[in-house]
Amino acid sequence: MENVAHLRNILESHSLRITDCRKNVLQFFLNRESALSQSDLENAFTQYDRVTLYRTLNSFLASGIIHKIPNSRGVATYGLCRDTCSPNHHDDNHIHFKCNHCGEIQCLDDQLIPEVTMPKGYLMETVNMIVDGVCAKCS
Amino acid sequence: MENVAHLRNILESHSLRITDCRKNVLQFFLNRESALSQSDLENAFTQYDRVTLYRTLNSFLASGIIHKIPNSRGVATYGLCRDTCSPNHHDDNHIHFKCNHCGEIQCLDDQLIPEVTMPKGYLMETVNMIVDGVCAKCS
DNA sequence: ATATACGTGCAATAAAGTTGCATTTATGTA
DNA sequence: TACATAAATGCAACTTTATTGCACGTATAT
Repeated sequence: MENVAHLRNILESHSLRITDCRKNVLQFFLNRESALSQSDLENAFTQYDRVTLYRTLNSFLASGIIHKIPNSRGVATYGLCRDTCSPNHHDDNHIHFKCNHCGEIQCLDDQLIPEVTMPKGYLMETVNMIVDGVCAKCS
Repeated sequence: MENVAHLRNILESHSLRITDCRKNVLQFFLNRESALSQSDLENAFTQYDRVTLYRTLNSFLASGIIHKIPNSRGVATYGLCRDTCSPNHHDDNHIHFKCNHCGEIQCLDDQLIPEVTMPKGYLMETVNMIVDGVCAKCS
C-alpha cells in the first residue's frame, strides 16, 4: 500500500495533474510486481472509460513513469520505470521475463542487459531483452 | 531470385503442401533482408485474400520457416528462420534490429544474443533481444 | 484416376488502438 | 476563496489487426 502523498509526489514530479484515475492506476502498478496491459486496467477499473485508461497509460508513458515492453502477442504491456528514469533519459536496461505458465510479464530489475556490439554503420539507441520461460512462482 | 526447386524443397522439408501462395510468400521473404508484417504481404500480394496470407504466415510459423519478432508497436512481424531451425527446435538466437528511420526490422544473423543468467527459480526457455536505432542504410 | 485431407476465398466478427468533441475537473492567480 | 483556463474525462464513432466458420477448390497419396 502506497500512501497518497507518495502517489501525488510521483505524479507531480512527472508534471502530471493529480487525478483519481492516475492515482489509482499508479497505485495498481506499484502494488504489482508484474507488467500490465490496458485490458488488465479495464478489468480492474470498471469505473473508468477505456479511453481514459488508454490516455492514462499514454501520459505515464510520455512522462517516464512506465515503459513499454515488447512482446510477441499483439498486446501492449507496460512496466513501472525505476526511480532513476526521466522522460528524456530512460534507465530501463533490465531484462523482462514472460512466464509461459501464468502469462505474467515481470521486470527483472536486477538482471541487466549485457553490452552488445552492432555491425558497422548501425547506430544503437535502445536495447530490449525478453526472456520467456517459467517464473519462480510457477516453477 | 530463388529457383522454384529450392522453394519446393523448403516447403516440403517443413511438411507443408506446395501452393502458389506459399511459394510466392516464401520467395518474398527470401528476397528481403528485412522482416515482414502481414500488411506488407497484403500490399505485395493483392491476388491473395487477407485470410490466406494470415494462414500462410501461421503455417510458416508453426512449421518453423519463420519466427515472430517481438516489438513495441502492436503489429506482428516475422523473419526467416535459419536453415538450422526446425519446428521443435528454434535456433534464432540472433539480435533483431529495428530502424527508427525507415521502420524496417532486420535479423542480425551474425550478432548472437549473449548468455544471461536468471534469478533463482526462473526457468529460461527463449531469449529475444531487440535493438532500436538507425540501420546501416539510413545512417 | 480418384478420394480426401488440406488450402483458399468470402463473409462475418472480435479485439485492440485511436480520434473528435462536449463536459467536467485540477490548478495557478487574483 | 473565487475564477479563468488548460487539461482530463466520457461517450460515440471509427480504423486497423487478428480470428473463425463454411463452402469450394486443389495438392498429394493410393
